Amino acid sequence: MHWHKCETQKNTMQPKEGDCMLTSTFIHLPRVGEKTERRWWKMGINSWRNWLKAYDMGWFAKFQLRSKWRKLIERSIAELENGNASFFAELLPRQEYWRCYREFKGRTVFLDIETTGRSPWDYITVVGIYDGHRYTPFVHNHNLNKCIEALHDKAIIVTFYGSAFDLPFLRRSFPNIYFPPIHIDLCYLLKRLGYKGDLKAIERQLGIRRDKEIVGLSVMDAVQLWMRYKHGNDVNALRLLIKYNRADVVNLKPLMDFAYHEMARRVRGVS
DNA sequence: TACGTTCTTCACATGAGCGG
DNA sequence: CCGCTCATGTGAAGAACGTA
Repeated sequence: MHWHKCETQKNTMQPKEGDCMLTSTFIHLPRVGEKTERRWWKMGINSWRNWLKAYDMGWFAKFQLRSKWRKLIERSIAELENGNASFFAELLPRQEYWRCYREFKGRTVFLDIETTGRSPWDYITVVGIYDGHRYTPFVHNHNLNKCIEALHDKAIIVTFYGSAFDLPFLRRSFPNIYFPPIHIDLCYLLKRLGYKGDLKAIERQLGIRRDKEIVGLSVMDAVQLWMRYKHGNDVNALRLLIKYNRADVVNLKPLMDFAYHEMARRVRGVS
């Protein structure tokens, strides 16, 4: 019962703030759900390697599934090392994809699109992609289809309401587009944390600021900007539209960071 | 071994809400 | 306003665990 103290410095047994959620995740094992996972955490089993140690000490001797679990945990360690996000995408329930965020942060993209509207005949005007360091706009009739390459080899894609809007729209425009295996839709993640409303409303609630130039810009204004560029050759309108899109995309990152920590806190229980 | 309990999983229906 | 998803709730089934 004291082996866990060798592994971690403190006697707090549950995964701590700052721990990586994915490597302390067990709900991707068969017949392991929220309850079982939490029970293991309480016993001090707060990482895959910890679990294997417990296994070697005969901790799970009475469980029929122990060898299946062991294989999957060893596999999890290997697949994470190989950066195989699909492995986790297949085994984790969708609403738990957020757990992968920290481990795959280096291969995460934030995405938001602008269109001429929401009807079937409307089309994409701008795809904005932010990789955590650099923002890149892809513009209709310029470099729009290059956005496909920007997604190549990424592990996680983060959007706001993208599962209902951005991704279906993109797939309609580019039937062969590749999407990273793990899609985190902040709209639903934040709603579980009690934050609902559109992106701008949530930004305000969390104190995320926008540039003066675009702070008053509404969605309809964004559609208008494209029209001013397309039919009036107004390059400044396009510039402003891109600036608007940039704000949308870049702000997804602090929101994701926030949601990750809040979800981690919640899932560990109030301790 | 036998039986009761706990937990996960699946299916289905309902309702909600945000995207331009 | 429409379309598209996801969350939530309920219930049932069954696997696995605990207990005696």
